[in-house]
Amino acid sequence: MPAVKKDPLDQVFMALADGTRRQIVKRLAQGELPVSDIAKDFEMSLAAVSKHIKVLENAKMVSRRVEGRQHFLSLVPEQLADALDWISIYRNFWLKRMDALAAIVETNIENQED
Amino acid sequence: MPAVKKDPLDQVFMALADGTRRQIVKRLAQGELPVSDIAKDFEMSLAAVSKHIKVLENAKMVSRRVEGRQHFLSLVPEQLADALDWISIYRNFWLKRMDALAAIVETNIENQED
DNA sequence: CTATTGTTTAACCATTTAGTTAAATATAGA
DNA sequence: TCTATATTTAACTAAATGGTTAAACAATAG
Repeated sequence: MPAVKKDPLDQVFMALADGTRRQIVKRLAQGELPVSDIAKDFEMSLAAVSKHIKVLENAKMVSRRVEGRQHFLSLVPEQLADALDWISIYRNFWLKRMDALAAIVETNIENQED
Repeated sequence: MPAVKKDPLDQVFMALADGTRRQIVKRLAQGELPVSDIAKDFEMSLAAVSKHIKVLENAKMVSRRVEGRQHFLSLVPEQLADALDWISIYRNFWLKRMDALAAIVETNIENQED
């Protein structure tokens, strides 16, 4: 167990910082799936996939429903929404920047001779 | 240097998976700042802050303008926008889920006796 | 030239991450 | 019960992360 509690956003962004885990999220967005179905998509061992799933669970992005020997995973939207919210705060910032850039580009095009 | 090139999204999400770096992003959203100004907000050494900045630069989220001995940092919007885009793909997914949840809650409230 | 300021780089260390293989656990089927 | 299936856990390893202090570098000031 971790000595100190991590910020939930730390965990969500960390979970997303890995292509394998992003692919898992992608697949789970289509609907619930058992571990083995997810593992089929990857070349690594089942144990490795199992660990990736655990990371997503710890970040509260995925939940598990055990039915017999199969563990069905599903996406939990809340934490992802929080991550989106965090980034969204900077939307205005970059929209302004991009508009400014677009304006510069357009001005230059207008002033071109051919 | 890294042996293999990392997926840019890996780097952006990894950069965001640290509270210190998120605070740096927050401050830079207000405008350009020299390294020392940023470092003032944190209890860690300047060298540590310098490393965090390097992580943000490697992720192409921050750019540097050297003027004399001061290095001014600014936010670069594109990569953050890409991260937002990635998460946004799942917006419909969770909106649907949340609506469903809201509907259930409302139904239960309607059926309550007091 | 020398000292001071702003910043990075180097060397080091503890912890975490991402993978491995092998063993353990739990359920289902013959 | 014995065996196969679904999955986790343990033990290990290599590499990355996040911090430290000390040294190096660059630019300005006296």
